[in-house]
Amino acid sequence: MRDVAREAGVGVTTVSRVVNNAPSVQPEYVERVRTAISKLGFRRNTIGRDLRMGRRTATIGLIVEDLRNPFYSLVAYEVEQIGRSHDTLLVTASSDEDPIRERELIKELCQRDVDGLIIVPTATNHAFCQPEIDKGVPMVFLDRPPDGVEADLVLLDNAGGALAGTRRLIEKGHRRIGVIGYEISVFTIQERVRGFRAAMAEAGFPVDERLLRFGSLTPADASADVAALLDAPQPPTAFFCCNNRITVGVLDELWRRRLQLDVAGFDDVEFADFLPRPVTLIVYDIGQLARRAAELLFRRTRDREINAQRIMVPTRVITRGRAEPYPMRAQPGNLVPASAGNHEADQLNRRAPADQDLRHVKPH
Amino acid sequence: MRDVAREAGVGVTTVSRVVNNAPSVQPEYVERVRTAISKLGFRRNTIGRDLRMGRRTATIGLIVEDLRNPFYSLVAYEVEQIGRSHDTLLVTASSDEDPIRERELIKELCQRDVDGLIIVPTATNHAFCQPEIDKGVPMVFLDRPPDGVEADLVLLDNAGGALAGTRRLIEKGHRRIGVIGYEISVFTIQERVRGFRAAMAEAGFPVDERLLRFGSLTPADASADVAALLDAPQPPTAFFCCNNRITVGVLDELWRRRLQLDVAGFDDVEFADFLPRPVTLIVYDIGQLARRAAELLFRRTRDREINAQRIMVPTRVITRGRAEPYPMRAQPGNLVPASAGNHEADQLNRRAPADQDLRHVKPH
DNA sequence: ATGAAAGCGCTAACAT
DNA sequence: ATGTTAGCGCTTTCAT
Repeated sequence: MRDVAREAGVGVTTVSRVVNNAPSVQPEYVERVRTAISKLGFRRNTIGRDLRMGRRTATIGLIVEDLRNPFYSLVAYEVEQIGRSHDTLLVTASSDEDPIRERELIKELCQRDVDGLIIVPTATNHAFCQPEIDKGVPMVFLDRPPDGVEADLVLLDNAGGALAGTRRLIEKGHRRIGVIGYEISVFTIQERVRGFRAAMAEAGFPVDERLLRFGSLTPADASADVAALLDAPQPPTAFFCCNNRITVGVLDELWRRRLQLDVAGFDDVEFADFLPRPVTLIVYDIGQLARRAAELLFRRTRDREINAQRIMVPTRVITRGRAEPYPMRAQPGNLVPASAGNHEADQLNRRAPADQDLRHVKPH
Repeated sequence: MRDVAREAGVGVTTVSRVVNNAPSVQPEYVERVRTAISKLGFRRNTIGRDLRMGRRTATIGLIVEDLRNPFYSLVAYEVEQIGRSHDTLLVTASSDEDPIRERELIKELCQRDVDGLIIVPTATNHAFCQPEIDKGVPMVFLDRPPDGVEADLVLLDNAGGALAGTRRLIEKGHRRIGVIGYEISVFTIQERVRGFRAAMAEAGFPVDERLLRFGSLTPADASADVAALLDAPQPPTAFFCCNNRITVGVLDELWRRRLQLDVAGFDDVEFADFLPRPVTLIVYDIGQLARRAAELLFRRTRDREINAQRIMVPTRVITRGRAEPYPMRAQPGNLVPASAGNHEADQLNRRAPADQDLRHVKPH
């Protein structure tokens, strides 16, 4: 900057003013400084600026479990978009579900004076965040409530969604419904099970506790749970799945057994339109979830005194999946003519499969 | 820091030394400083540090088209992992395929003195990057070559993969193969088509140019292309799809027409194990692609003098998809007993469907 | 309207 | 081994 000042024959203050488009600088000087800047290839150094200006690094941090999870990458995308309109860059970091790493990341980002933090909490206690919040780093928690800290929070309506999804199964005549449920210690799963129970209670059906299975993490685990329930006496006639991986595993086991039971599952399943039969899904707008969180964060950036907010994002129940099976494979050149298929189903499936959900899967 | 020094009754240098775990400080002083630090809740400010230390913000930037695309979110994840082992955070930004935004992002990140940049280029000319590179900001380009700049580059073996995939179709007896191809101006697509042509030439088959269709961006577009080719005289007996969205659209149109043609497609299709018939896919290790890029970047961080590298990541041809159709939906409670199905196919499908590809789709 | 000088929080010579 | 001091690049009083 001194170099530019010397080159332009002015003081550094004037250079600074030009760089920041200050109102009152002689047009002639502006010109001279501009030339010097481009001649020397000068760019205002953000670090020096940040240091001098105190808080305001024009950066926010996002801590998720695993950025590869489409749920979180969509969140990251949306947060970055909102950030863009505030001239703010986004640091993304995956905690890998490791509370220690999560804590280190939060500390590291606070140390770097980020303007704010959006956190999908993994740790069970976040009291260590309180001093940072008090020191003025806004934090918004997403999807799961933190423990031991007073901060903004944006959640999905897990219980409401599960309630509505279970109602669908009940309307179809089911009253013995299996629940396959991932890790019951996870907040979202607890809420979803709560919603399931509410629907059953509402219908006046007892919940057979033997039909609830937890602890399955992978689709393969879920398949095994389904197998166990079906092989026991008085098997369920439908399944409620607590998340999309579970849904996948459940559908797979049913396919293997050629069983045509009804299934409802929380979360969208990306390829649901390719599923060989209809499935009830409890879906929601992840973008909205992320946007609410980011907006809350930036609002707090401006006004630190507002009370901690708690926002709930609604869910929706939909049905997806093919209505009809697909023919077997044939030899090359063996053209099978368009059959007199179910044209109504064709119409239903006319829109490009998974068009909505693959809209982000742009090629590269 | 001065406060800490005063509190501990030492000089600021000593505090700095303690904070940085310098070897030679009296244990007693270390203790005193530590106490003062925790009493005052002091955290070393990274901005001041960065400013003093000159280049080295312990941050790298990643610019992609769209972070929602699983391809890019996987890249981001891997880059962050490598960064972690270098104590470096990651700023992710989506260019949204807008060259102007891409340019702004690159400038902004350079201005912030990032230690390096990994870029999936969207713009057609990157000459504007050269000054920054010369000023010492390492850049690695990913997946597509930049124009007008000498920099490190990591690419997929697009042509080789397309060659191998097309060979599979040829081995199955096809010689009239339709090519559905996205935007032909995109580098990767050109390479893939080049591979396709190489395979045809190798087999001594002519390429009927009427069977090549470009310009389709969505699955729905691809479906329309397939329809047009099939409705024309001398339709193709198989399809080569230039990317996964195209593959989805092609399969969908074939399903609609009950046509059992062979299909080969570039890129993995996440839900391929649920596809109702086998499909040939040209797949690759995105993680490897990202890791090579990140490693190259950090290597250059250390030694700026090495020549620009060009790395090619290999592809693999696989077959995925169900071997058998799924039964129709039934009424609730209407339990269909396990039929005498194709047990061999069952075995093939025994592993949880899409287990490999959904491994990142962890619930939340 | 412009420039000189102070100082943001930190580290690194240098002196002790 | 420890403290004093200068200065990283910038913005901002405060004179002029």
